[in-house]
Amino acid sequence: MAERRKTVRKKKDPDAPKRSLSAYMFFANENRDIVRAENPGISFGQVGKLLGEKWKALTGDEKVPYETKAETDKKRYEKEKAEYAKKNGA
DNA sequence: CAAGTGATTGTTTCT
DNA sequence: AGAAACAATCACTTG
Repeated sequence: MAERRKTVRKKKDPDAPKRSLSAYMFFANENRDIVRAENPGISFGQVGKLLGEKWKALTGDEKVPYETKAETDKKRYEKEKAEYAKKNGA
């Protein structure tokens, strides 16, 4: 039962090592300027949905650069989490 | 050991 | 500043 939680984050750890980004975040970074450039004046609902469709529209090979970054970003989180756990006292 | 759970990430646009 | 569609995530927690 994992429903869609929206920006309604709860309380968490004292340091909150956040997590890492998603391939979508990297992909969106490149699409935001492109999608919006092709659809000048479209509402967020259009870009948002349109983006998601195209996201998968590419192919595992196309999202490769995004996934790659996602992995790197994850490592980033691993570090903060390590420090967080460490300073916590674990 | 295994499973699921929740929290989070970033974009866009809008008020 | 936050909210919602869009997708991934995936490390952490727990029985």
